[in-house]
Amino acid sequence: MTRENSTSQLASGIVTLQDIADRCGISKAAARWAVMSDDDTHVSKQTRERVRKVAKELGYNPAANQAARRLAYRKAGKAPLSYLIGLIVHDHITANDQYFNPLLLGALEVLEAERFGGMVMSSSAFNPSVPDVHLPMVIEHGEVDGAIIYGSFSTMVEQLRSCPQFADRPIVSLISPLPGCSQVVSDDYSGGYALMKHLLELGHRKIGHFFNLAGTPHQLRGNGARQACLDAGVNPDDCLHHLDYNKFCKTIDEEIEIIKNEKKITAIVARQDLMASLIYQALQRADMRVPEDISLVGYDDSIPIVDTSGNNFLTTIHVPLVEVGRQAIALLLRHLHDNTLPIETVSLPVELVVRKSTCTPSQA
Amino acid sequence: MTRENSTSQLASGIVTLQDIADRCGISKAAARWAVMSDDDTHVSKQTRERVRKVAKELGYNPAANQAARRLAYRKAGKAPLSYLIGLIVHDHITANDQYFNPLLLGALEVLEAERFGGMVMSSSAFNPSVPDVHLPMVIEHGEVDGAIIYGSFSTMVEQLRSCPQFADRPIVSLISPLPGCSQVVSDDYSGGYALMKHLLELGHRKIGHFFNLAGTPHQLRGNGARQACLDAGVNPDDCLHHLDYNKFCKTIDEEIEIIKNEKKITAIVARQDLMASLIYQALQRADMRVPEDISLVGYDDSIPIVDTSGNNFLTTIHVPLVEVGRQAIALLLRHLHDNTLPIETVSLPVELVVRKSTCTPSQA
DNA sequence: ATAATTTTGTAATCCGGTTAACTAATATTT
DNA sequence: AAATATTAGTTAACCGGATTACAAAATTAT
Repeated sequence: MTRENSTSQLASGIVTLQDIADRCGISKAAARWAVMSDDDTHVSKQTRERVRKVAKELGYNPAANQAARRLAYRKAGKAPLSYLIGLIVHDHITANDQYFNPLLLGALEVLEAERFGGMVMSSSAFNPSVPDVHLPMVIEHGEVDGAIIYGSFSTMVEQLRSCPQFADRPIVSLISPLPGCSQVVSDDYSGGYALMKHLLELGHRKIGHFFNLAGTPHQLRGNGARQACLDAGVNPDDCLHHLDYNKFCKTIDEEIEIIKNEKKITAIVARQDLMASLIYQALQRADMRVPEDISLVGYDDSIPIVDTSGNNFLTTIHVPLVEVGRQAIALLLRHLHDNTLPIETVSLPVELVVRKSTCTPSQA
Repeated sequence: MTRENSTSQLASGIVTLQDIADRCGISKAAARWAVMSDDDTHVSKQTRERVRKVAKELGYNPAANQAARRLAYRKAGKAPLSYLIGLIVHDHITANDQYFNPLLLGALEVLEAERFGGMVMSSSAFNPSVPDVHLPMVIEHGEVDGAIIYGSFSTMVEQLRSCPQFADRPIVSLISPLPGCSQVVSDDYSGGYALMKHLLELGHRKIGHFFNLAGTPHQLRGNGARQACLDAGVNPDDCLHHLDYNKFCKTIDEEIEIIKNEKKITAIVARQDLMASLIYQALQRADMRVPEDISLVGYDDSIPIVDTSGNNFLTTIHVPLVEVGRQAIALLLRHLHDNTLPIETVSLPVELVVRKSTCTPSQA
């Protein structure tokens, strides 16, 4: 009942459609229809079931022969899913960034849940200063189904689009928006709003902040903060004091000294928790207690800052980074499953986490 | 002078050997010999050069057609390089680990320099608690040329070895050794030695440390430290005091209180800079000045700890993490270029970085 | 000058999956 | 009952590169 050439099993260790066909006494094409397609009219129900059973027994894995599959698809001008996703990250960011790991973690989690193959990170995108930035081969040759970009330049998008093999594949940018891409961001406006609302409700009216720095996220936060002032009937220009301390570890103590002497500012809003940590240390050095002498608010909830009792005590805005990573992959997969899906922005809600670094201002 | 079917150029956007052959008026096989092999006798010098010129003009990229290549190679039981490397990382570690990013950075740097395609990270290795740990498809199916493992279990190696398609590929483990793999580590013994030598030379004779924790690196550091004592004529058992504080943010202040009251220990050696940072904060809370009241030493030089003047002031052992990442890829590539290369351990030298957190003990 | 050998190249087949084209039944329609 | 449509398959021809077997031309040997 079987064909004559039943060899391949040992040759490469890979089970092929021909192996299945041989075992079932049918043709390769029939075997394929039975195993690979659900709604085709090319094979009977009994045969389908029989063949699938054999396929399972033999351990046939359709993805195992990507090579043959890709080659065959080429004729039709199509490309099968590779189950690989490109991950493009700027090296500045990888070097010392608290966001990267949680983002990665979330992304990998969903990738795993969806039984996707993996993520290709490449070094090639890591030197945007070099004029001849070459993309990783796998990406350039379209051997990834799409890409996630974190913290890279917009030129990277153009470059991706200029690869004939990749051009029309979906791209999702994380945290910072990129032109012409779907994106997953956190709701910075609401973050700024919530944070300021909290401080205003506590009674603070002179608040030092680091919002007005370059970059969209901070502008959004600033806008949110101003709106919170307006909604509370407070003039934002009177209330918000931009602290122009810019370079870490250089004049922060002087900045704090001024605040201490002027006795006007009763709360400080840091740009990130990491910055809050540095500010906290400077405040300690200046003998200013948090929150008794001054309130301190972070942003991102990325690192713990412990107080005397060993507890994480920083009031901050929690940015759901792991969730951003998750949603980014989810969004990319949605694009893969439906290539008519338009560019989309997913903005994830942030959460005010009130801990012990904020209280009502001491001087009335 | 050309053949009849010169179609493919537009069909897929990929330049094939046939395209080149057509343009040169020769056969596909001749084109391949001309372009792909150097020492073969199947083609004349003139033809070779002519064909290569055309290939370059047309932009033929032999790696572009991985699919066809892999498929063809299968007949010979061989596999061409995919120019992809698997990166297997344990999720515990990715979640909050200062080592991961620099390691990644170094690895990607060399990958880029060697014009390798990229690195496949996958989620699949991220749940070792799950009994049915499945490896990423790309790795399982041998579509990576080798793998780098960081912080994973030894069962992962067994699992990799049990994939017929991957079994004999090289694996390099980072930082922590793994059985049967080449590895790139930092010289923990020397690190422990150098650090202790420094403290002993300053005059410290009662030193609190966190060495005796589980795991080879710390044992090595402890051994180095003990040897430094012996070489200085000091009894290590008298000198080294194991601090059994174990859980962060719970009893660290108590531990410090004891040290403060007993007035015996004059220096503390932390397990990592991160821990040193927590200890430093606890010391500040306990009104103990560093280094006047007590010296503090970190390990790994991974995070800055700033003093009142804003400078990174922690004396520590610099672990060349970026270099570990670089060397790991370099070692893996060596294995790929020479598959007779035996398993190898590369131990990178560490460096004592003396900053301001150590000085001679105050009480004589 | 002829045979033997090397150089230079062609033709054909395979890798494994996909798919169009075709055949032989069986089922349905008129 | 005959014509038509559907079902259940089979064959064969790709995809592009690797490789072996073979052929023609050029070189060398005898």
